[in-house]
Amino acid sequence: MPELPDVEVFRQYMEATSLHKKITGVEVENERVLQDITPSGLGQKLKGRLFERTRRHGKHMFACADGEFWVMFHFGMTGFFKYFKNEEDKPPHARVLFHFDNGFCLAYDSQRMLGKIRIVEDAGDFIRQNELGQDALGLSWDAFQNRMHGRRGTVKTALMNQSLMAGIGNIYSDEILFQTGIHPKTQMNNLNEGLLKKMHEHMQRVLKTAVDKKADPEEFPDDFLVPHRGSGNKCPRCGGEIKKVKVNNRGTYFCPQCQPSPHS
DNA sequence: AGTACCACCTGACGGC
DNA sequence: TGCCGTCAGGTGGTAC
Repeated sequence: MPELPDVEVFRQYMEATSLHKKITGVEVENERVLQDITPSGLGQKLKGRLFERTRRHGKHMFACADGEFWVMFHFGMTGFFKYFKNEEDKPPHARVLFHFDNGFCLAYDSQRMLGKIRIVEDAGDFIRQNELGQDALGLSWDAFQNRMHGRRGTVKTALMNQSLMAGIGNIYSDEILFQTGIHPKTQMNNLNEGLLKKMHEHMQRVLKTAVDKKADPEEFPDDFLVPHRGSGNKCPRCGGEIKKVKVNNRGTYFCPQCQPSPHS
């Protein structure tokens, strides 16, 4: 689930539920999701502290504990948060639980455990060390053009490259290409500046819309691909059939009529 | 600089 | 019913 819009919604959710409450303990149900820290180490670091603010960069989010250090959350393909009180509301694959003094608890759920939690001293250092590009949401045209210009390879690969800009994944790259009317296998060096500019505009609109709609596809505008993303489904623009191809080994959906092949 | 493929994991689904 | 391959919105490493 988690690309930039989803992670932004998780961040807002954590802000709304889990700030300024004393952490009474941390329960680790599977330490595979912890990076560079043990379950007891995480508990010792956080016990008695408060999460006081959050930030997000691309698909990563950070929660600051007492202004001292940050907890980094990455959600992999299946991660999310759930704030709850009663045991029956605990999500099915809760891996780490942050207990608060009001009796509530924030669960980090990760079915496939491809996500990670770690302690970092400084979020900015983490972003630099991991060579993440600027956040895609609100990225200026100049910065976008600067990073994309002169690339080879396919457009979709470039959009998903986290070192060029951070936050776009498999689903939203398909949406941006659909909105722009570009075939996902188009080579970067076949894009003129006008198309690149259009792609940037659609990217901003898609991301902003998705965040506004809480990343819920059911709330997306009628002409978005995401709710119709599946082979055999109908294109929301032309009614044609949505096709599936592989780009860099990732399932990629597009409309052959609205996104004509670069070779024809 | 790019791409292909594997690995890390669990679980849902369709075919036989 | 059970087994098996395939696929799923993540990233990282390696070989070409």
